[in-house]
Amino acid sequence: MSSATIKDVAKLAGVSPSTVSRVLSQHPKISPATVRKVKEAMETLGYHPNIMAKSLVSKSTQTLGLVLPRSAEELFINPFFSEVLRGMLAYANTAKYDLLMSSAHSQQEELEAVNRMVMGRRVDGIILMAPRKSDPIVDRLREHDFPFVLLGRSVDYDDVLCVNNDNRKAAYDATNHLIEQGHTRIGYVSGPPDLVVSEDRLAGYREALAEANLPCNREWLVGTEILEKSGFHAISLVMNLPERPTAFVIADDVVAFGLIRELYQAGLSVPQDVSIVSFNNIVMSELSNPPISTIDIGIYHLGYLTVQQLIRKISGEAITQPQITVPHRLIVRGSSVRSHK
Amino acid sequence: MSSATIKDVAKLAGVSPSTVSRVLSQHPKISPATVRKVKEAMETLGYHPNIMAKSLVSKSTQTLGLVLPRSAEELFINPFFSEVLRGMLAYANTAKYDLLMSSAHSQQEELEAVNRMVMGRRVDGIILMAPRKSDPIVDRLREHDFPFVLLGRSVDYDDVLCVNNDNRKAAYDATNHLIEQGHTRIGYVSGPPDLVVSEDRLAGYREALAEANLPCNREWLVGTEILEKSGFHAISLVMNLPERPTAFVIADDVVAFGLIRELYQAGLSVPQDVSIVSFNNIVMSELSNPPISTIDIGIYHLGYLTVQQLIRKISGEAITQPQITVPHRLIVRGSSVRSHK
DNA sequence: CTGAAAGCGCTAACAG
DNA sequence: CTGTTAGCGCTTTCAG
Repeated sequence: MSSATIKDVAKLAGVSPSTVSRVLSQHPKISPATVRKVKEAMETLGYHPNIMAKSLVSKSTQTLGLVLPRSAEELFINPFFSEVLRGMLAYANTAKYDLLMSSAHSQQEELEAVNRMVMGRRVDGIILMAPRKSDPIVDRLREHDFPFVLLGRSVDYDDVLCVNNDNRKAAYDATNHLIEQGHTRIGYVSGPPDLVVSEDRLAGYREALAEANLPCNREWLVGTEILEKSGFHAISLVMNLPERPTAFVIADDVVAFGLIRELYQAGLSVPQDVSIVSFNNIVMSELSNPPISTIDIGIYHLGYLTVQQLIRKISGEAITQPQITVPHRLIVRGSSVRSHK
Repeated sequence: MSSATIKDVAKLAGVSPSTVSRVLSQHPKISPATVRKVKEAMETLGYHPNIMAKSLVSKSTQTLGLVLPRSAEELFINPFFSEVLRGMLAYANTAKYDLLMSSAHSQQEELEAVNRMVMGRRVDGIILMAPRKSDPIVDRLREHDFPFVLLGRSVDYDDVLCVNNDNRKAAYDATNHLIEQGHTRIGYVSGPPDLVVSEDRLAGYREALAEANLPCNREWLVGTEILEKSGFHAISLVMNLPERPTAFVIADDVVAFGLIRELYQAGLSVPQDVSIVSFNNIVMSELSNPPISTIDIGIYHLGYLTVQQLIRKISGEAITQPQITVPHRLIVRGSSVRSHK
């Protein structure tokens, strides 16, 4: 049962263990004859290198750590996560890296998880998702000079690797689209408050309004509690204002789904009564009724590039551009254009 | 930089390495005094055990492998995956296990991934998702007597661990709900054809119809191509039949979203013209317009129990019940009940 | 209760 | 081109 070791292979092939090790690591100066002999022996023994032993000496694990934020609950609900993970795995796979995931329910656990992974030399690098305004883990990793990359941007340092969208510009574009459609009263439904991305998007929204000399009524700003399953519906408050918005920029497709439903229940339909543009372009936003206009932020690409950057860093490649911005584009669908029937 | 080893701690604490190791593994017979000394030393040195070294000798990695099926692309689009992963991580976390993910694009890569993980002694057990009719990996793992668990059921063996729903019964219940609402012409939209779950659900649908002496028209069976973004819309074919269905059982919530949209574009509305019941109860099914009636299969729970079973197996606990069935329940929402306005 | 010694499976100089 | 010799950092008998 217990698999064959490098010694067994060496014995069978009639060579020394180091020779076997050499063919394993494709060492250049090995005679083709021995290579064949050794490979045969490996074959017949069904040999597979013990990765633990290997990485104990080589100090490399070919593994990347993904620590899920303490808001994992929220995050997971969102198809954004699976899509970004898909991108990460895709690149990791091509580079022969695996992903080690660990979730944490508290700040405490989060730190412990990072410690286990980093100090335990279990991973070669760490991916941090959705950074908060000032993340102690970032500080920590930075001090230790351990390779890591941020999916999002760092507000504190500009030398840390990160992959991000221009969220300010994206929100600006989304808002402008609504303005171009003739809307003058445009509301905003925000995402989780302490996330950097939420702030950036809100800023872009404000900027677009200011530039167009449009009012930015505080009463038109809605928190994410709109998705809450409780009886309280924040949106009806907004829609019952004397001067109610005719359009909304929404920080997340999933929230847009909820909003459309809420509006519908309040007797308002999209886009006839209210236009909507949101963010992410998750697959289902196209399947919504009406289909949701949204900013495609290239989720898959975000994940892909995040891992690419990290692996570059690990391999010691020179990184010309620590901060990568994935381009976004507006996808106009039914939720923001009145049909001309 | 390079972290402290057990030796450094030993030196600082004035004991031998083995003693340090013993306090690490909570060995019973250690004097409280030395325990304190050692712990202090660990503290001041910022010591963290090297997991690779540890597992090299202990032959345990505290890691579970998750090999993503080659249809990962499809799978990932579906929020089902993130929810099940959430459940897996939740239990893994409590048991101090991490999850190692690896994706594969081909059958070949899939096997390689399993090999790397299993033979490389990188994981203590493997989770297999969405098994196909006869999966060579299952055979392999079974022969090697390596701990693994199936999320789904095995058609070939009944001694392998698996966690599943009673999908036949679930589809039966869904169909019956429609029958109770007075429908007599009920169609079915299926999932990926070669998956065991797809088959089970189709069987349950057929059974319910048969029992109620209702026709099971072949023309009312739609493949998943309905979600295809191409111009071709399978559903219009069905809805243009002289005897068209007044209700559909749909194998997956995401597909239901697409269907509702298609129907809407064809001028038909849900539930007025067509009633719908689907499967999974992903979070967004409640946010749909109309909200989707669906069978809650306890996705989170599935993931949670899958990992629990696997860890039990790994720990050598006696497993009284190799096959676990997670209960399902019908959630009736707007898509299957005409409102009485 | 604690230390010394051996070794998990692999790699990496250093000699041939 | 290949074998020998030392470890990587930790656990685990076996003696005290």
